[in-house]
Amino acid sequence: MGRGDGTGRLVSATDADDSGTGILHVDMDAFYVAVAQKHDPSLRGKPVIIGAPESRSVVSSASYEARRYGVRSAMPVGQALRLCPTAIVVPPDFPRYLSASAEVMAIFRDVTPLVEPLSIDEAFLDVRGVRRLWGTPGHIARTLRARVLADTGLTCSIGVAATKHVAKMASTISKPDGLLIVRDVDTDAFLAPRPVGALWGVGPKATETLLARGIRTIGDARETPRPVLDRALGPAMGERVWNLARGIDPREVHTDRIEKSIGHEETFDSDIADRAILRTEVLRLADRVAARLRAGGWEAATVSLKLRFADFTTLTRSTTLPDPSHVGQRLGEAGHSLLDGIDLRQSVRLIGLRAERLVPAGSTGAALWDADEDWRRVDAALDTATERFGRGAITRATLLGPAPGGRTPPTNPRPEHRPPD
DNA sequence: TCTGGGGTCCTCGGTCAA
DNA sequence: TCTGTTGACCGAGGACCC
Repeated sequence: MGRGDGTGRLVSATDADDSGTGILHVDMDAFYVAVAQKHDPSLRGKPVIIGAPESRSVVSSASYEARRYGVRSAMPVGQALRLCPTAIVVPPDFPRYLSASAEVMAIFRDVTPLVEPLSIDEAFLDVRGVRRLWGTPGHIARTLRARVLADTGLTCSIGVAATKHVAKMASTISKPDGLLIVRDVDTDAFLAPRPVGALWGVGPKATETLLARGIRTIGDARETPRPVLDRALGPAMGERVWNLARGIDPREVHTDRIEKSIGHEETFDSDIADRAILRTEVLRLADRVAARLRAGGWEAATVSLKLRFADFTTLTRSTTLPDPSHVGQRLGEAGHSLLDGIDLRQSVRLIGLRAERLVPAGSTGAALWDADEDWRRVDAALDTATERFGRGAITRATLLGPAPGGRTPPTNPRPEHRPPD
């Protein structure tokens, strides 16, 4: 399967067997830091933290030199600097990350069209269909790593396995700058000794719940009866853990992910108690969200407002718009009415606005979608009629008019705004 | 120590209509 | 006419991911 290198990381030998595999998970190493170091080589080999230098910021990414001091992502920058006082704090530069990401994704798509970006710095690749062109999955992974380094100067880690979940776990374990191949037949042995929290979707809360029942490893989860998992985690999560612990993960690599919501949120430098200021912030956020909706060709049917108070309690309120919109003022008005309904007992540290239930702009969403649905019914009825009465005897027009037998034209049973599945 | 920002998915309770 | 059931939708909140 792989060998350790003394750092806890596991990598495959260059001639490792890759039978039964075909899914790659590619994860860039300390991506933001690596891009910053590429732009400013004087940062190389030093403890670097990506994060806003002002108060209330957290670490977005840390170099491996900084991680040796215990610095981790999502840690407050102040705390990170106490752990590693010599760390250099670099403000994030998202346009630069996006451009580097586009470069890397283009390399992936050169190898296979089946690329599913998971975030700005990682992607799944399905290479089962390109063996004749590029070789085995293991060979492709080695070539890809070399090419990403040569073309962009960035290193990445790759997991190769039969499923997305195992490939992702493998890339994590091989980090940094590693490659780990898990043959299909080795999946159980690979999973069993690992902590249950390493499973995709099992975070701190679920881990705590499972530990309380004596389930510490993935192997333990595999031996736990399904009803026990269901009761502990809920049926959806129970089923997922049950499957993933057995290496069952039928998810394909999807290239066509559709956005489901677009939002912005902002933490204030100091908490705000003034409702008028909050209303202004809502409008500002609404404008930003609306601009992104228009850029993406979407309208939102629902607007949701999020407030986080000084004591860190968070609440959300949402409302459905009379008609889907991508106009900042409309989203802002909805945000205002949501804000007006909230009792501001405490000052607010964060405010966010999110556009949800997106429909294609200009379609009025439901109208097009439901018309589609109706036409499908008409066509199905037409097929049946043609079968019974012969071609041309019944047309769309006769079906939609007062039909023979007194049938009424198809009606929309559920008028609502909903994008196609 | 003091907790960002952008997302997805799941659960649960309330409401409404068939 | 009343009551119970079921399914769909909506809104709120929480967990999780990077």
